[in-house]
Amino acid sequence: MKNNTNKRIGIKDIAARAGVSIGTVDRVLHNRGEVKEATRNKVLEIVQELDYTPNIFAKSLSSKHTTKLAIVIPDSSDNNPYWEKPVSGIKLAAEELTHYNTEILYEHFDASDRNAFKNVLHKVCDQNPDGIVLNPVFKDISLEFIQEFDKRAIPYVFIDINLREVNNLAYYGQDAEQSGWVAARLMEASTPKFPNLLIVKQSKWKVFSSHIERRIEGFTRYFTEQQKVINTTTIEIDLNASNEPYESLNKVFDQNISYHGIFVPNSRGFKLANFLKTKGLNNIITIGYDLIDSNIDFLQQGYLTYLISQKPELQAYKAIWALFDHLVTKKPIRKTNYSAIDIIIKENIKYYLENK
Amino acid sequence: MKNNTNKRIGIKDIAARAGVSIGTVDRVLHNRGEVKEATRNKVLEIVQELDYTPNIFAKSLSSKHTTKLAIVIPDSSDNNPYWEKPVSGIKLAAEELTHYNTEILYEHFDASDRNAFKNVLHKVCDQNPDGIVLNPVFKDISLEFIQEFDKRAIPYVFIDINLREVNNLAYYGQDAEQSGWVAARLMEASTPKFPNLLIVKQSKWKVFSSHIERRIEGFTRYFTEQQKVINTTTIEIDLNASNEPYESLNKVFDQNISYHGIFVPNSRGFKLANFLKTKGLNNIITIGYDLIDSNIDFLQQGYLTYLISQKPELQAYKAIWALFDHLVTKKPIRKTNYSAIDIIIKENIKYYLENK
DNA sequence: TCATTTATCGTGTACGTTAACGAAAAGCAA
DNA sequence: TTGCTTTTCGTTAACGTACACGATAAATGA
Repeated sequence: MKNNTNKRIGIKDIAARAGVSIGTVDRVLHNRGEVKEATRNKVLEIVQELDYTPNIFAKSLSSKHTTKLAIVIPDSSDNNPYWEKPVSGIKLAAEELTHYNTEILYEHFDASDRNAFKNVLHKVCDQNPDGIVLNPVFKDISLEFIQEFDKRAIPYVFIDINLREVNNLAYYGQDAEQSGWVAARLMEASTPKFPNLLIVKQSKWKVFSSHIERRIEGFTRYFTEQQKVINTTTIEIDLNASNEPYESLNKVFDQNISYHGIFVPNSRGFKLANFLKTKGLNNIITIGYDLIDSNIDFLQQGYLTYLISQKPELQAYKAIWALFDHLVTKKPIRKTNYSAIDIIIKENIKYYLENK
Repeated sequence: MKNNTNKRIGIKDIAARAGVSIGTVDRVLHNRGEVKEATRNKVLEIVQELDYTPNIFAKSLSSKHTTKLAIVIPDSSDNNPYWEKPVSGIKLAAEELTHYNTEILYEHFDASDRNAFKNVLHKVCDQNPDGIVLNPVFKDISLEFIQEFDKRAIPYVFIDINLREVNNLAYYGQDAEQSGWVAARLMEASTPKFPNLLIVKQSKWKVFSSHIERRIEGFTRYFTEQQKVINTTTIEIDLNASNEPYESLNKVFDQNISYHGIFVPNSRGFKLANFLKTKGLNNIITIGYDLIDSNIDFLQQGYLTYLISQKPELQAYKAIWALFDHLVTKKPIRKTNYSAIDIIIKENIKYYLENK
């Protein structure tokens, strides 16, 4: 933004316009008090009017304060490698931000362990960061700490899971229901009329799988709203167990129903695909989630037909930058940020991998 | 880079160590001459030893040199509004970069006029920019000017069209052939076996439509490589004419062939969709390119089934930042940057529009 | 009333770099 | 030697912001 002339405006322009010194403008901009309400308002008015944005080069040069941003997300495992992705986004952001006196504290925890989550949050609190990126898997514990964040006025950004009715700076993640809807749309286009469909759910993963339930809701809602008749079977399998879920799947496939399509509303589609491969079933339309390595592998082999991706590395990356923009450059941040629902097939996956 | 202590070293540290003033160090670092050979060597030696890297904040703050970046792309028209998109990316980048002494010269030309292209490039040369973003529609003319750029050591970045075997800093754009391949893949999934397919080409647009030809190549290559039998008709229509291409299309549709799918390998899918709408044909799978407003409109109405997008606003945005990073912050730049091939349907378009 | 506190504001220096300006040193001719 | 030019170098004022410090004015207390 420029004003009428071609010169960028700085605090000294504001000072001149407001008839005060740059010291006063600085106090107003940083809420450091010691300014009369009237002058404060006048300065703020002119800041608005001239659409002032600070020069972060000068700021970074001058300031000796390094802003600390904390990231709290689950660690990745062989059974759920999803969280590897955000880490690469974090690394990229961290690299870009070292220039700007910003330090990133990356903390992770076992996603099935409530205590681990609590401990990590305690640790983060002790480090007193300037901002927090959080994947709030356990709602009750999260809310507890959020109270503390609010008290200390530490901004926090959610990724992947959104909590309503709290004062988070932003949310970066998917619109779960709509992504299920998209999956159904693709399923319909690739299967015959009156198809037999199978939905493979994860059992024992109840606490934080609300967004997975919503994917399934979106999936089934599509067919009912479009008044398309389908035959759906839903099975629950412990996909996080380290042994392969062959027995459970065998039971389903032994019942002499030939499925036209299978929907796996979580990132463990590769487990199903592996089963299909051993069975030699490569003519079933399968839809899974997330570009993790094993999924990509089976997509390229043809045992997964579609993957729906939400660019998790971008989510973490954007979340960090949101905090930075809020804290340093004072840019306004949009609260709800749904990621694009990417449709990945064998033919376009290459480009998604290349764009980091 | 830090030295053994924890403090960043600057030119004043070098000056102290070399027993000279910072002015001298500066002259050495910038090859501004007026320094005795002996002292020059001593300074360079210490620069090496202390592993000095300049503070780009201070540099940018202090320097009164504004880097000029030129953008040369076709102008958009009602018949080809594609190039509106990059402009919004340019505007965003321009806004973000005004902070950093960077000025953006936006030059556009009539994409059907060789002379216009030449004139614009001449103009750009005269302005002697520090970097150039170019859509090299006319290969021969482009190569001519590229020689000049190379001679002047001006870095240039291509968008949307890539030229091989030249020394460009980077390329941001699609892999045209692969995007046609993706289109074919979608077409196959949504149409019956042995489908009747129609390809709607743009006539009289030959010189710079190599990437459109490559889309078609990719499209047809898919079916041959998969050994799928299709029946393809290709028609050429002047989609850039301001009158609607009804006559030509009528001729094709009067021949009593019922088409299952139509592929429009350019951004003018909306013209076809409009025809289908007046004819009341909404059961044909249609695949077009680019998220321009009229295409979005017909996608939502159901007369376009799939759109393939390449996020052109991101291309221009990234191209500009590549130049900035190269020139100012000295970051290494990756040369070839294919954009993701986005598959857009009615159900997920919302999220693409929201992400700028 | 005057002294003292308190609220409010301006000044000055620093951050690391650029570049103009002028000073000192060296070279050169007489 | 003197006077002059040329080479070589140091000093200093910016760039836009942060923040300590000191200054001023207003409010309070006696």
